[in-house]
Amino acid sequence: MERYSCHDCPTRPLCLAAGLEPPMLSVLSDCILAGRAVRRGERLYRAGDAAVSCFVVRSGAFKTMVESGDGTLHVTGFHFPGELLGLSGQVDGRYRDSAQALDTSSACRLPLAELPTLWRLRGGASLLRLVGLCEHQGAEHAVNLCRPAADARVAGFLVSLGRRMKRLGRSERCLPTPMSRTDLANHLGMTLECLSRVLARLDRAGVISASRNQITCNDTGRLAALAGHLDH
Amino acid sequence: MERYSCHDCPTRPLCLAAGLEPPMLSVLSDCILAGRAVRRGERLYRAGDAAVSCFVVRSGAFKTMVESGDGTLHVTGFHFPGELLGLSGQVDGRYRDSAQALDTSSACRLPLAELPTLWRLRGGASLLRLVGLCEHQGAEHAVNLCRPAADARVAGFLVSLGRRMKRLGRSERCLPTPMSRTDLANHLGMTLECLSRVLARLDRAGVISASRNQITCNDTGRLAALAGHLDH
DNA sequence: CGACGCTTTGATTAAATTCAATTTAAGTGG
DNA sequence: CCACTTAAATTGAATTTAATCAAAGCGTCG
Repeated sequence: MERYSCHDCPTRPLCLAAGLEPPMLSVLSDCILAGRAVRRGERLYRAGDAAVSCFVVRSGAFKTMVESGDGTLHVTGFHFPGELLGLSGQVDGRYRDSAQALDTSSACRLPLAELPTLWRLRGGASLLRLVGLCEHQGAEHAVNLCRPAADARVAGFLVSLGRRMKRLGRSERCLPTPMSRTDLANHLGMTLECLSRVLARLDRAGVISASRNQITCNDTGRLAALAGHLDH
Repeated sequence: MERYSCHDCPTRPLCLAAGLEPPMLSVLSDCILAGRAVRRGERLYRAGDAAVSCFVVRSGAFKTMVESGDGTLHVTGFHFPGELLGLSGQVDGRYRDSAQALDTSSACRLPLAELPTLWRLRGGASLLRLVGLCEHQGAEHAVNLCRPAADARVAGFLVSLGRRMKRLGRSERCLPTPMSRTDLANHLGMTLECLSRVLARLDRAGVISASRNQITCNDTGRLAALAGHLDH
């Protein structure tokens, strides 16, 4: 586990470092431990591990999943740079979910022991914003899952993903899908056959262009209309 | 807005006061503002309001909801004593959801300005636990919503609600349902007709006894089997 | 008592799941 | 580099389920 500086981090404006000046930035850097690169399929943490840290994605992408009592696996989320991971361990000190890399990825480790220091950086605002974002995404997803039509759920997910890409300074039309169709369908509460049909339908209608690792949005207007419900 | 003491609070062991001794308890009491009783239908806060506080439910019950772009209303959660409310305001300083009382209820106000003090009480552990619980419930609900069968979603909700009652020291079989069927169906991603049929089915099968404001669980085993997926 | 909102029940329609087969892509080793 | 093997994704047909449309009970409150 090597020390790592926040000064040259590409996701700096999205992370706890947002708005920090060099002296405070060094304080932050001293709290954070850079994780080594995590290869595709490797796990950042596992359900049941002692939750001693939270994580912020630095590059690549992760999926989080929970295993149910009956052995069923459920994909709870996909996580891109600047997003918080590992909050699930705060109830009883053990992670409830597992985080697996979808590509070669990396994440910064925020030891819980350093939280008070991180808190002081900007009066807790940065930390709260990150937690709030995490909670907001979960809530938005829950609303999306309540849509009865599969098309609406897929469209909602794509619109939401587009916003996250925009936040990263990338095009909101160019949506990376490093996850498998099976994972995505699972996350959206439908079978992979159903997801495949929806994507084919939207593709045929000219709304998107779907390929294995990327979905391009050709008509954001119609996609938003299909999603309908997402705020602003 | 009156001052209120934590010493004689019934939900004290579930709140930030958990494990605090009298001297520290007074520090906590000084941070917290007791909300006046909120009558059925009144709102604790509204979407768009400046988010200057979080809340912990003290008595009664609340529902939270978001209004979508197309005017659709979605019920994001139901909240019982000891549960955190109002975290949605942490991204941009304004609440994204509204909280409405389902019965005559009350909630303690945690001004954000006091969070650093609250944090110091027990090294942030109590606060993190409350946030973690909030996030955990959201995640559990999202998993539940992904079940294709309506019966499984209803059963999952009831099992989860039973656990929350148990946490309050009440029977896990006796489930209060102060919300309307419409609200519950909305929350569970189904039509009210569908919910009504599911409840009737479970009632006929002897698994539950459903009445307007309360659902009694007669067979926790079969209910858990229907829910299937919830961890432990 | 009667009006109103909420809930339940019934019949029909539409949609997603399931089961099954095919196509495409990816990874392996000669 | 190409053939081979295996996994992933798509497409098709039948079945099941929930949504929709419509009507009838309940319970509450003026």
